[in-house]
Amino acid sequence: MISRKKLPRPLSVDAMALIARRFAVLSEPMRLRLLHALFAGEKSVNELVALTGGTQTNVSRHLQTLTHAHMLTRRKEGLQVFYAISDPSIFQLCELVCGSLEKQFSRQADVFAR
Amino acid sequence: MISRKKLPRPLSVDAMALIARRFAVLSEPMRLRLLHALFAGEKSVNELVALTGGTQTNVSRHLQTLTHAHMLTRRKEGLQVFYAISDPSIFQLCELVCGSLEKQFSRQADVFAR
DNA sequence: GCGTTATATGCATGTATGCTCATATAAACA
DNA sequence: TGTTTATATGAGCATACATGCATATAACGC
Repeated sequence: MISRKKLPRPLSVDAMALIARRFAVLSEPMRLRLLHALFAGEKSVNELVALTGGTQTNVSRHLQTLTHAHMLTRRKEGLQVFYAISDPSIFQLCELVCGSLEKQFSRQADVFAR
Repeated sequence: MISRKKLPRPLSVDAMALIARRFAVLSEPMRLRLLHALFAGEKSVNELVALTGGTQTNVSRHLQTLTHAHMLTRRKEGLQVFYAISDPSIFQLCELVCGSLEKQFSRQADVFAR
């Protein structure tokens, strides 16, 4: 009797906890900066430290978090370790959020423009 | 092999902090349960309390968070307050994450199936 | 072996945030 | 007015987590 039109899928409480966990991984500015730096292709830890301005310790920790979440791949070559984006849906996620935020701000701008 | 439809936009550090903030709002299981309950249409706080099994205090707090993030609208009618999803991009966000998680799990299942 | 470089990690600390209890507000009604 | 119902909020507590320092590991050159 529940009438849903084009419904998303039925989601269990457990499934939603997993989804929440994935969003949490994306909810730290430094991790987003790292992903953004990796948009152009794989980079070593040192390169990422330079690009993001973070400390080596912190960058390394966040890279670990992203890798455990299966968003990055890790490739060791000599002394260096290269990370790359492994889940292309991340691009779409960020695009969606960016678009949504832009709409929100343009609406707010409209209010001021009246 | 790489099919990139669109280049990601250039993102400032500030913009990424905003995006991170939005992901953070979506990173709590109870908030996702509330959004999920609202997929079918607007509901009062009491209905949401019943549907999610949370306490009234907690549900109210999370509804406030979602509303401040411009994801929900709030409509007061008599004693009741009705909330509804105001940003349809939330559906797509959850679909994307679900799809990505499904892929990840099916890959892991393949490993066990060998 | 030794030293150097690149990356990872144990520990400590501060901060953010989710949760609950109790209470406050607000609207309807007698 | 006072009472009941629906929702919001202040205070306190607990936990999660981001960060930095120091140190550990690992691979390379000598």
